[in-house]
Amino acid sequence: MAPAGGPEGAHHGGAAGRDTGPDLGTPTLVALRDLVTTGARVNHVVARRAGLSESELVTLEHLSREQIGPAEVARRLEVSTAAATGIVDRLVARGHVERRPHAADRRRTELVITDTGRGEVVGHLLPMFVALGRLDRSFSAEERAVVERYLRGAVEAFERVLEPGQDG
Amino acid sequence: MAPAGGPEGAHHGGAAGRDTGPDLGTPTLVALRDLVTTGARVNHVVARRAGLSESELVTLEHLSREQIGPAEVARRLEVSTAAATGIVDRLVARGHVERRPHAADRRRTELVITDTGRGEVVGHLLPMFVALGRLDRSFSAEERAVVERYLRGAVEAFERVLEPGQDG
DNA sequence: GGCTAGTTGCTAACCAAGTTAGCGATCATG
DNA sequence: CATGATCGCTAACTTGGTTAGCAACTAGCC
Repeated sequence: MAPAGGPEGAHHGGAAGRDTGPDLGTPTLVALRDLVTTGARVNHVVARRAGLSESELVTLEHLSREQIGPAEVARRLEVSTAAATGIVDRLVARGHVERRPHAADRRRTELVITDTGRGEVVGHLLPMFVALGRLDRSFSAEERAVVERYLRGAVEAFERVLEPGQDG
Repeated sequence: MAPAGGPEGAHHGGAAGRDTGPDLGTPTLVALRDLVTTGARVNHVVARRAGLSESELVTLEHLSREQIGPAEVARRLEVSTAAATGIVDRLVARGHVERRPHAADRRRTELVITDTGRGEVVGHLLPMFVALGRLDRSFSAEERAVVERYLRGAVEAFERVLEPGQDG
């Protein structure tokens, strides 16, 4: 695209400004950052559009793929179990989720996403899903292998920060 | 630590379960989703570790790259200007940002990130930056071109959802 | 069997961070 | 120099998180 002069409004070239160490100004890394930023914004916007909090939306996304209970919700969203209770309460109140007693373990509550809950997630995101599917298919198997390797590496890089004992 | 069973993640094959339309189970798309999810978690965790809200952290990230004021912060974070005022208040209180009158436009306030503010961002994320830089360099120019094309396409797909008038 | 430790999901009390509404100061335009 | 838009703020309120603590339950150990 444009090797010299980015699309940004303000001045700040790739290698200009402060030196934070490694070069984060390569086109791929910039695209990576844009992706994560845009992904976060999608969550934010879709949640508001659906009349849900971000936590509720993300919970619905998890429930649309897996069977998890409130405690696992708390772990995935990295919130307290008390907060998870509130999230589930609100989802139940809106009819997006149902609570059911767990058959084998009577401490647990099973959470079942309803059709309206699933519709809320899929409905708003469908145009994105379609575009992503089309994008993915437009790449060859070899190209996808390269992309996957990059993405997996990036996830691993992200996880560097998540590991405990990182603070010191 | 957990004698009563680990994570409850249930089975779910790539193409199993409901049919939401396009096939989102390809390795690349799964990796893409993991990336966005992990990216969001990084924000969440780093913010908490730094004693900041997510909004404050994201604001610092923006300020570490560009000169923007409270109104622009509100736009980028998609929050009200009143919320942006609060965000800046808190950042100023912690010494991460300074308010300065704008020279040319006396309605505006310039926000200047301090060294401690910059350190808060960079410090926690440095291991990630290093890993990302190393990852990026481990790919050839041709490979990076492929990856960039994929990432840009994905951002575009995300934006399908952000465009206004998407609701009805 | 019975004890003990760990997990699950909830309530209660509190607090952080967002919202809408509205205002004064300032800038840009015709 | 009036009109309208923008910027940044305050005030009052609501939402959604936190910590603390509890009863029910399961699993491991003697």
